[in-house]
Amino acid sequence: MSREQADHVAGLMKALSDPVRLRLMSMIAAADEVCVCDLMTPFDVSQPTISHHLKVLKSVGLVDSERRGTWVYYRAERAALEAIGGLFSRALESV
Amino acid sequence: MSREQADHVAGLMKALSDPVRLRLMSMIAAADEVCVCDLMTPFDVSQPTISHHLKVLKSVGLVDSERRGTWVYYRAERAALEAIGGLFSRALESV
DNA sequence: GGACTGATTCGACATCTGTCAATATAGATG
DNA sequence: CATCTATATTGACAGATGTCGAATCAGTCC
Repeated sequence: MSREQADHVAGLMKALSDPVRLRLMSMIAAADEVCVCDLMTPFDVSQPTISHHLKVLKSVGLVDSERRGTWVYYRAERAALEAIGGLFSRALESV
Repeated sequence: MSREQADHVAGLMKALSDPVRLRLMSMIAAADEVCVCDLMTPFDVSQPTISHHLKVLKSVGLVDSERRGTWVYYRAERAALEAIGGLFSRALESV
């Protein structure tokens, strides 16, 4: 694994290294799309904190968002998730 | 994904969220076992730092170590790596 | 336009993290 | 036992991170 690739993958891992973000990612990946309003109730943290975590996930390309009227909907970037999966299925050996 | 599971998986992600640790993990996973002495040369960080990172990987069960004489050898815990791979191949949906 | 709701951004703060130099430990070898 | 090499531990410190309250932005509806 090259230095550059390590930097990139480590960034993805870091984005998923927080329990709240991991559960957010899980919830988003489990559905086609999720409204932010539905992502707040299951957590004990404030609404700005959720927003912050979503921004982190988006900044590394794990999710994307779209505003429709008053609400904002988040979708999972399947390709990114599957890329990670493939990496670990090959046990991090190659690439 | 349950709260407890999120905590556990997030711990694994955090262990892999540093570029140095990720490359260490990659090097260890690519071989049967690796001597610590061979894990230091490719990096620009000090020996105690490598030791620290190896300890982190070990603390979450991603690697195991064994001392033989003067040298210490690290091995990858394949099961842990494959568990992560499976998680992402299912796109974090279930479990 | 004004009020209201949903979501993001800002500023601050306590905690965590990666790093190093210095020190300590484990084993081998003279 | 003294010394040397290979790892690990300790202590310290700058920088990053998660969190919140307050303020701000975006849209809707009257």
